[in-house]
Amino acid sequence: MSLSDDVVAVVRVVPSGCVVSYGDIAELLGTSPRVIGHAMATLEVPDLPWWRVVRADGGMADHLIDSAVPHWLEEGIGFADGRVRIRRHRVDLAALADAAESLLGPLPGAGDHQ
DNA sequence: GCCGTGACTCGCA
DNA sequence: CTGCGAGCCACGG
Repeated sequence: MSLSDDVVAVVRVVPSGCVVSYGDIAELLGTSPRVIGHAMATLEVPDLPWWRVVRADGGMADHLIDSAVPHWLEEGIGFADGRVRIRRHRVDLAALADAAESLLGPLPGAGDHQ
């Protein structure tokens, strides 16, 4: 198990038609956004809905937009000018944390205070 | 064990 | 709105 595996688990619990930012996932896992990016770039997970993970501004790496757009259309995720309307489709962070905790156990950045 | 890389983020001009 | 710079951390070589 690696942090990357946790990233996969979190991405998997993002509902269809919703998106989440790298920073959000990073916060749930108690790490930095770069780690999420590195994990996503490195891991090979065929069934991973990676297009639901976007940058904080709703944009995404240029070489991926072309592949992501069809998925956004398929899931009804609104976007314009290569950027999804993240403000509209961003999944609730608390709900995401709750779902992730069910699979991974207590998360560093989740409801567990202290 | 050090170094570079990466699908990032934020602040400032 | 755009662009630049620095911070950030895990992983492979």
